[in-house]
Amino acid sequence: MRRRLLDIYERLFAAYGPQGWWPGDSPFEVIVGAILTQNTAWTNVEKAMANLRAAHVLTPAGLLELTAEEIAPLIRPAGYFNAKARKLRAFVEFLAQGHGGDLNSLWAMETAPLRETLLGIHGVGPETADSILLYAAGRPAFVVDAYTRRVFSRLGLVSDTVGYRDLQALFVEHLPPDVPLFNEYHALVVRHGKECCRKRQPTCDVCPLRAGCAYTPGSGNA
DNA sequence: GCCCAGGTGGGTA
DNA sequence: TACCCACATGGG
Repeated sequence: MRRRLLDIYERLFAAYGPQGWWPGDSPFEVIVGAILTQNTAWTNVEKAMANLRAAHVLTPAGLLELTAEEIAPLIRPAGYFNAKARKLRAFVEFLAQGHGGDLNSLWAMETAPLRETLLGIHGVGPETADSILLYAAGRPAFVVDAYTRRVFSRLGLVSDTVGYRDLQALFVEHLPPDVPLFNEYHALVVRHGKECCRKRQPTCDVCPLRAGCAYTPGSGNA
């Protein structure tokens, strides 16, 4: 399985090249982006991030000065703006109260308890927590998402109803805990999901994974 | 007009 | 525990 997963990685890298994730200028911006991109296209997130930056509140202290009601209109383009405004507030409140508003204090934690701590924050679920661990904290946490589930279920490696932890285990149990590898692998899977392995992809003819992809249109294995 | 997008939390059986 | 649903804008 290790060889299979690395082969898939190599094919995706050959097809798409390095993806340069995460698109964020600082660890805090990565965290904000991770919350704003929940079930949302990244292009919409960029607009919301630009609004926060223009308002000079794309910092822990900056967001802490605003109420959720004040944050909401700034992040409107990202969708679910009322819910996400509360999530951003929850994160900066947690950071202020538990870590003096300093991410470096948070990063002092070991990875496992850090993940549990992140999961305890309103609005941070498993994917967001792992995205923060990998792309903001530089920990070897493998991030899986809807694209990962679709791509790897079509390859026949997991069920299309596989849960987060079981899907993540496929990678964690067979790959070395290598941060640059985990970073690029997840980014490439997302890129592949957008380019080729879409929900209603009519054929897999141009798929760089086609030799190992069991997907056929209408077969119910989407 | 319809489908989709780098999920999560809360309510109900 | 396991579903089901609300949350919402913008691009193809």
